[in-house]
Amino acid sequence: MPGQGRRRRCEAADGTHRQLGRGRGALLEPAVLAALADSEAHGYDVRKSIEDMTSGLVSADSGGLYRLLRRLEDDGVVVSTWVEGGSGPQRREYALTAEGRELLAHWLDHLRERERVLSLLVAAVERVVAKD
Amino acid sequence: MPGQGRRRRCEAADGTHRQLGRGRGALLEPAVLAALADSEAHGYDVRKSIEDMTSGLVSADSGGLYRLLRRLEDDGVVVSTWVEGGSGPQRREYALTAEGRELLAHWLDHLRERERVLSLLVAAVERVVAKD
DNA sequence: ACATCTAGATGTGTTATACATATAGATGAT
DNA sequence: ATCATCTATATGTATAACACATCTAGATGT
Repeated sequence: MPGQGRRRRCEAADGTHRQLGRGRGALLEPAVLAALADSEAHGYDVRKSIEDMTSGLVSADSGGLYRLLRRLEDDGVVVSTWVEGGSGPQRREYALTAEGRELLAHWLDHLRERERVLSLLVAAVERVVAKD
Repeated sequence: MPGQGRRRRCEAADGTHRQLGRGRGALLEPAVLAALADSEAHGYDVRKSIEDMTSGLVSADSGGLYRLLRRLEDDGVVVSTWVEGGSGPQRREYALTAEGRELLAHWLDHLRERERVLSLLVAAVERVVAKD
């Protein structure tokens, strides 16, 4: 498991896929991993990729995005290097590690399950809302 | 808006449907509202309804469930009465108010949007995971 | 000169769970 | 009888994912 004794955010305390609450409702982490799996990028590009991949429905908060990138790096899930030269503010290039690709596969399982739950919930809500 | 100056959990600070993070990732509240829109029920039954409507994928934590029911009552979204007689521990019956039905309609909008986002995210993750 | 975008960053607050633990009334198994 | 399990409600505490605010600094466009 990436990082020191920390379980994946898509897992419960006992290491299983379980409830879909705190941490398990996360969107930002899988979105970041997906953006970087495509190609290495700097932070601001990751933010734009996320906007693209969700057709503009999600606009990641840069505060949280950079914090997450730092944490993922601490956990060995991504690596980064400062880019030399170039104009404008200094930029940092991020890339997934092998562990990061592995983690993304786990997220896929989790996201599919949440998709199912959400579908079931939407259908249930539609049923009772239509009754009025 | 139900309750004193508190926006709905499916809305951002500016009253719009916006990001899908904290509070906006909620599943328990719409599930509870859907369960009670069907018929009034006591707490433990609501918990079972939620398990049924998500085909066993979600098992609501009773600690959080009862806390949420209390908060929804404080906000005028549900009402409750203790049931007289009956065997076993004392039970409390919950029912939606008109405001609760209204809130549920709002949740439907929000859940549909999250469903779209999740579908897009799953598709994006599938695309990059398949590239390996 | 100012607004806006790019690029990265820290501080703080809120909320939805998760996890633990508790009391109490029943039923079922041994 | 005793214990496990279910029913029914509840409080305490911890964690994590954002939201929101604010900041520095280098560019571009008006």
